[in-house]
Amino acid sequence: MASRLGEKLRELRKQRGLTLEKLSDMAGLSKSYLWELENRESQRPSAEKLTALADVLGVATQYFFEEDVRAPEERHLDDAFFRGYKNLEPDAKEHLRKILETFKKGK
Amino acid sequence: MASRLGEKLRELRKQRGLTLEKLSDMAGLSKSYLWELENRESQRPSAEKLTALADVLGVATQYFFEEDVRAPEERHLDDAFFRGYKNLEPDAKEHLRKILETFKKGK
DNA sequence: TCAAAAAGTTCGGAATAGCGAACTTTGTAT
DNA sequence: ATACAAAGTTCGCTATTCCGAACTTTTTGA
Repeated sequence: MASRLGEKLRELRKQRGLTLEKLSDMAGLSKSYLWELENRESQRPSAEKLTALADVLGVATQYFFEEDVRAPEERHLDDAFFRGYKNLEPDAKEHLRKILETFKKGK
Repeated sequence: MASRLGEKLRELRKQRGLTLEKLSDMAGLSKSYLWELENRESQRPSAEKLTALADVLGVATQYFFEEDVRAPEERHLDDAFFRGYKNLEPDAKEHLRKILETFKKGK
């Protein structure tokens, strides 16, 4: 049985229509090792390799670690939102934070 | 000369008033290795160790890799905001996204 | 149908992550 | 000044990452 990380990697790779060799070339690691990451249990890849993969796959490094219940599409929307948010002026951020608080209360 | 990662680790540890031993205990790695991470060039720690450190230091894992212009406090605020946002109902998220767009236009 | 190409998988070994224990330096109190 | 504790540093070793090359399976297309 594949590990959680392995499943995520494979899912992303397939989504992008990449082979082991292509992705491993892009990310700068060997395809044999990429295969091990996808299929072998209990790998502890270096942060370096993982970020390289996250970069070329276009996801946040965090993604490989979180136990995230959000569906991929929702996650994508969320990440885009956060990227936009980060570039705002501090005042605008503050404004959004206030609004978030009112939404939280309403649960 | 210490690596960028080393400097960040040491800075965060000092800010929290922690010794090598305390932090290494909290994060579940040896103090000798933590010392190497802070002081030796070209370490390639596993993502596992790095996230453990990020967790107990209260920063996002990303922080150790990005060349991020945001100050740590601002980043912390932002991350907290994003964590809150992610737990909202889809409708509420949609609302916030709309607002974000208007802010972006106003730049 | 079957050969060649492409994709996936296995494996041995070099390089190094990461540890425990010993050692050195720095801080503190008398 | 000196001893004791606490913090930092070094070192040798084991376990694991990560690679290249060979091998097997799947896909393609004539």
